[in-house]
Amino acid sequence: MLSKKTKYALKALGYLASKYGGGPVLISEISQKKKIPIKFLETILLELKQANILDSKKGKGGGYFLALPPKKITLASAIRLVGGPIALLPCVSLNFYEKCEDCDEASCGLRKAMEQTRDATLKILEKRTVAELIDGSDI
Amino acid sequence: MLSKKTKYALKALGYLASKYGGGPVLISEISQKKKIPIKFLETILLELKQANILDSKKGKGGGYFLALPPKKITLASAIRLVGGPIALLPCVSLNFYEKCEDCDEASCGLRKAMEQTRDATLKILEKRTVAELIDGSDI
DNA sequence: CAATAGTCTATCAGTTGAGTAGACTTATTT
DNA sequence: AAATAAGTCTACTCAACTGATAGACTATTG
Repeated sequence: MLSKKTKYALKALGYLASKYGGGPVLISEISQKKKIPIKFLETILLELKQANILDSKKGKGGGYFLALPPKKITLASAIRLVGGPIALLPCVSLNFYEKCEDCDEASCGLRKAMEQTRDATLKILEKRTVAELIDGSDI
Repeated sequence: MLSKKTKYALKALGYLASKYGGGPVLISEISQKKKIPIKFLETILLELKQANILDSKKGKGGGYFLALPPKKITLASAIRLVGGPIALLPCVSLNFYEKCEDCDEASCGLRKAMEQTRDATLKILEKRTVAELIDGSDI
């Protein structure tokens, strides 16, 4: 399961994607349109900015906007940034790997099944981008 | 990510699969061989028994054993039982569906992507069984 | 009956997730 | 330069969940 934070992040990215090229978008606007608690949204957007997915402008006429074209931001990268691992177990995670202390990784049957699952999931998430999160878009 | 509980459950099932047909297996044996805290394991095995995946025998010579042949127990069903949803969002979960109150499900781009991910994951998890969790088994 | 082994209830500490508050900084407009 | 709009940052709260433990109870076997 994705955390609510991750879900909110993806929704916000989808909204910003729909406004791409139109200048900065207010936090409050994203909050209202996507029904995300504004203070929570602040922290999420900030995190995405620090990861260079978003950029912002302060002061009057300011707001947030995508730092890259929507099609350049995959769902996999967005989820990893705010939500952590995509794999079902740390021992098969590509980006958040942790050694499994209670099994022999070479022979562990569970590991093999989880690796296959991870690959199938990634195949989808690395192909999809935030451009496809725009409501009503055809995938 | 799967919870530790789910991981333990799968490991225990794998071990029981490897002993299938050989009579009851002690909780303490599973605990030692799979390095699972015994009291925690107790609760997990009980839960699996109440779901009719396992059966048990009390008293001397007792223990736990699979109630079905290993190949009849899919990973998807085992995970659902102890770990809950497999889908990344409740609004695309087949078995733990919850309506998404902050989007229009018909047009939600996020939903479409998550549905595809779910299907890809399920395709693997519904094909794999606990028979393949036996260490060293070929998948 | 005694020993063995699963069953059940209750509890607990620690972590994480969701959300809030408020002060601070930067930029624009007038 | 002052006023204001808007993002940035730190810190905190509160509830829920996770992982784990203790101990009493029940059933079975010999």
